[in-house]
Amino acid sequence: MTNPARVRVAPSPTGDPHVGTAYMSLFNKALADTTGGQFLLRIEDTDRSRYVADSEQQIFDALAWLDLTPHEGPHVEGPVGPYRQSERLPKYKEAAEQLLKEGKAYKCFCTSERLATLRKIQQAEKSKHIGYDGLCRGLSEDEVKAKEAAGESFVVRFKMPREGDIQVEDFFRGTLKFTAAEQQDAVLLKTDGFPTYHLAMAVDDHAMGITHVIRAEEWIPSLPLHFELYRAFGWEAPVFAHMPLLRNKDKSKISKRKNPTSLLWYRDAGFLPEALRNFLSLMGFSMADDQEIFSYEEFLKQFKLEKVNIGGPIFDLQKLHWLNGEYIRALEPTELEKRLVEYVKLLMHREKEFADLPEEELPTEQFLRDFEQKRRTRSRVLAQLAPQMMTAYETNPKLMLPIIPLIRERMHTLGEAADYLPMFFSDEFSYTPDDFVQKKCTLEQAKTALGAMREIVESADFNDPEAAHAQMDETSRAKAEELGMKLGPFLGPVRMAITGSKVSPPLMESMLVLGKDETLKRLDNAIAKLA
RNA sequence: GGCCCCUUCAUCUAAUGGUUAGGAUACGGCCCUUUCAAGGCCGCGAUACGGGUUCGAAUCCCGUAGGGGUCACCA
Repeated sequence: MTNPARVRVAPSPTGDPHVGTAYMSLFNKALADTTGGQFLLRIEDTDRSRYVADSEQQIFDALAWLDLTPHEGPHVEGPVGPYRQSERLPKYKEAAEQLLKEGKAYKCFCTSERLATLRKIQQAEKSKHIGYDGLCRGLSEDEVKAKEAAGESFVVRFKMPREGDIQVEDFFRGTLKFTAAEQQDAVLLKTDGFPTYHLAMAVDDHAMGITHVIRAEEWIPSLPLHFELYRAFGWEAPVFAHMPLLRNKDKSKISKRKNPTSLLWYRDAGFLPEALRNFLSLMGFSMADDQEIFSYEEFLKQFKLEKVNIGGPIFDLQKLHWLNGEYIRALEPTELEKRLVEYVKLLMHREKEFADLPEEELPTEQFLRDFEQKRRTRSRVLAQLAPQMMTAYETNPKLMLPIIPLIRERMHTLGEAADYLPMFFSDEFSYTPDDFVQKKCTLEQAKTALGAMREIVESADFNDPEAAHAQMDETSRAKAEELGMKLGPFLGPVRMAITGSKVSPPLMESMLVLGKDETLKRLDNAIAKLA
């Protein structure tokens, strides 16, 4: 049996909650949950210039939305807090002083101007080693004192070993070998007294009892630094497991311009959290029996860190789209009703956010481009419909449920409800007579069909929906045949009259949901329009 | 460019040295059908390349190529 793992995710509150944070959270939490350990959230807010005020709350909400709530964190009381680095400053200062005292770090008075110039020269010379040249590493005690006395500001840099190799184990890759001489003396403490990520991470992971650092591959280059930092403090290093990076379609690291990265985007587009979570677990992991749709609990039954596939997976929105549709269809109608109502409320009063994107800002990838355009239109439709829909729903709570079975197998995202929902709440259609002329249906035939359908509806008993459906279906077929038409073309104008569109949920069912009066009204409206 | 990582269908992936290289998405076709879907069936489609090791390699080793990450007082 494995020992309980204490793991963490450590995002910085610099913007929208990132899909990569969710991805890392999922695998970290899975390790904690399969070993009886804990998954912590630590906020890495040591960069004051990039700090975004409500970002932290967003991160927490997004994780909760995905049901990946941490066991400990700023919002969940835990034994090793605070879980916000800005509240742990003395610990970092103390750690830096310890290294300073032991001669494992040094004060560096180089200005950012000198550093910039240095970098420029190195680049111009095509120098192999680009980075800090270690100038202040050789400063004598007196020189340091003099500079301090003169009020020169300084950073604290770590003395990296300069000879030999630095070998570090990666859980997936085995031993990773780095040349010490190529490493640089990283900054541990900035001029403003805040630690850099490197120092804070080591201090906190140690203090918080972190056993496994499961993080993205992009951290591998700083692995030797982190390892040496642990060594300098005399602490046992955690297990490092570098997960692959989520990728854009062109295989580059997932980025805003090429792929939605904000978890808020997925929520706003109407993806279900459990579907997104499921999809994310498919990135680098697969179930033994080829199962692709599974709950978190099922995932845990098979989860093993060593089963993770390390090749960088491309985030395929199209597959998520399919998976989300599967989840929507698997929902109980009452549950889907609930989600839909919540979703519509979420969009309410937000029309302005969903204005069309100018051509040049649209993503270039075809599927995403189309989806994003439609998504904005749909969001606007629902946002506008929301007030009257909610009023109608609150007046008559039984309104929504019968609609669900008609629309759910046509949806892949909650947002796609916008394509089918409006007709149930409004009969103000913008059709023209031309819209009634369709394939294999002339204007005259359309008029006749509408009139015929009016009679059919009139004589149906809507109080017995099943019988009414059967009867309307039967008589429609008979009437169509009598008119020498196929059923499809015969129903075309009727569909336009009832739904205002050539594409809609099944007609008879829709009419039954609308009720006899409304159905007749709509038929009359259409007949009047064509007169 | 230096360093490091990665490499099975277009995409996500399976295959503990022996499989007709399997599944899913997407795509194409057929069926179902009241439009659109959903669903069912069928099809298309991969071990990057070159050397080894081995009776036998997608699998182990070496090289090449390609892709990616990273080179901040950001994380």
